[in-house]
Amino acid sequence: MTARPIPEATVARLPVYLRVLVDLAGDGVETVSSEELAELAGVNAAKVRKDLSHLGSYGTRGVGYDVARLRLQMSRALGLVHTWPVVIAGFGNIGRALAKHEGFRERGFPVVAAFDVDPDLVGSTVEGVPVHHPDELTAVVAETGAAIGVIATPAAAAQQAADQFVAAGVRALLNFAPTVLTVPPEVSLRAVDLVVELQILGFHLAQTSEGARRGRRSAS
Amino acid sequence: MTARPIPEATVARLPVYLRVLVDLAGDGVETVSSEELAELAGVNAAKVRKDLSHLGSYGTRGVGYDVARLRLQMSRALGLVHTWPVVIAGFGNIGRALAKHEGFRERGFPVVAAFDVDPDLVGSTVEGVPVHHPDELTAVVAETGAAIGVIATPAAAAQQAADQFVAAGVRALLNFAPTVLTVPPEVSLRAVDLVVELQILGFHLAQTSEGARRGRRSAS
DNA sequence: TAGTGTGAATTTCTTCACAGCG
DNA sequence: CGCTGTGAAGAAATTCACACTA
Repeated sequence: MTARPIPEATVARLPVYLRVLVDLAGDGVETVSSEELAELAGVNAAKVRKDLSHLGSYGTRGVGYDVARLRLQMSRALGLVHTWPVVIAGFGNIGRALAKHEGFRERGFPVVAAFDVDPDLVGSTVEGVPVHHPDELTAVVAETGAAIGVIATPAAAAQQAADQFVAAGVRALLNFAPTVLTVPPEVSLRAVDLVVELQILGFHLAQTSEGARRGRRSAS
Repeated sequence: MTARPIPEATVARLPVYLRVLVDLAGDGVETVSSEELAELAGVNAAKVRKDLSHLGSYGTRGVGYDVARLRLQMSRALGLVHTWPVVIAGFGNIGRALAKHEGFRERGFPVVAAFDVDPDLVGSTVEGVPVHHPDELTAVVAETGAAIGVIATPAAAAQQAADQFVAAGVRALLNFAPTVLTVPPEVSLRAVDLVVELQILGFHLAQTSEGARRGRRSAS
């Protein structure tokens, strides 16, 4: 009776655990404790155990977790038994960098096509990735069986790209454009906004330098 | 008596509100309600009001928020009264894409230098960004007054880059390398891992296609 | 005995709902 | 009257602490 709903916070950490497990397996390690795994994943041991318990009971009391077994279960949970073809909308600096990025293919996310409005790019092939005009998006998604759409267009074009992906049946989107997208609830959407990340860091810089200038907080 | 500790969850949303406010100001809008702002930022109105209340009382009951005033307060909270110079360690696909990215300079985060071990790159200047050898990191950080370090090296070199940045006095890091970094508590660290993002999407794809295959969950 | 798995306590975040002000 | 600002309720995530077992 595996009552499934794995918490989102846990889901977001599973890929990190998986990466650590792959590294450990590569080093020939056969067993890890929650403590060791926590150290390597940058979290605490209680969280590791709680997270892993959502996948089932794959540990052995007094011993730890079998690396190979846990890795397999984790891969399965993350859907990595499949390969998920990725298509990229917008072939500017970021889109191109992603297309060239080897890590994606290696980890089961081959970039199979890209789209751009630039006539100089359309029809060309960059690092094995063919660049199409956005008009062909629906057809190319169908042909390639693309599962994930990456949006790397300018902000002004991002919602339209998202709409096209959704209309073409893509149910997972990764948005790099600096704008909020609206998609139907059955579509998974994640956003990576580089300027937002820098501004969050800026907030902390401002806080601490302000604190330094003005003196420490009052002790309670 | 402004008891400051703004919740992290709120801090992460402030940049999104700011972007919306800048857009609104550009459109000549002078006032927004929490409802409108919520719609544009992709959250709900109660959250907007609670978030903004942490900055102070900058709204007018019955009317809404003054766009210009709120924008100013938000910029101040995010430390955007300063410009924060950025340096990039690792000048591969991602590092280069970041260096070329116009949005950073425009929004107060000029990329002032990059580092790479590749002898063909060292000494060159790409899009106005000089590329140095990592040995010069401390000196260049001091000269440029860099406030934020971006790590775009291979995973194996990332911790060393982080250590060098920290030793040079950089107190904010943005890590793109697929590995967990350890830094002292006074250093702010954020991580962007593209493969992790794809794997999270993969999880949801696996869930929903599994659900579709196996039928709906039991009600109750 | 060492370390998992998990209820319970705690903290953090979100949402509700409404008093109060312009 | 309309909308903010906020206590209070609720939900989610984290952490504690320990019974249990390989």
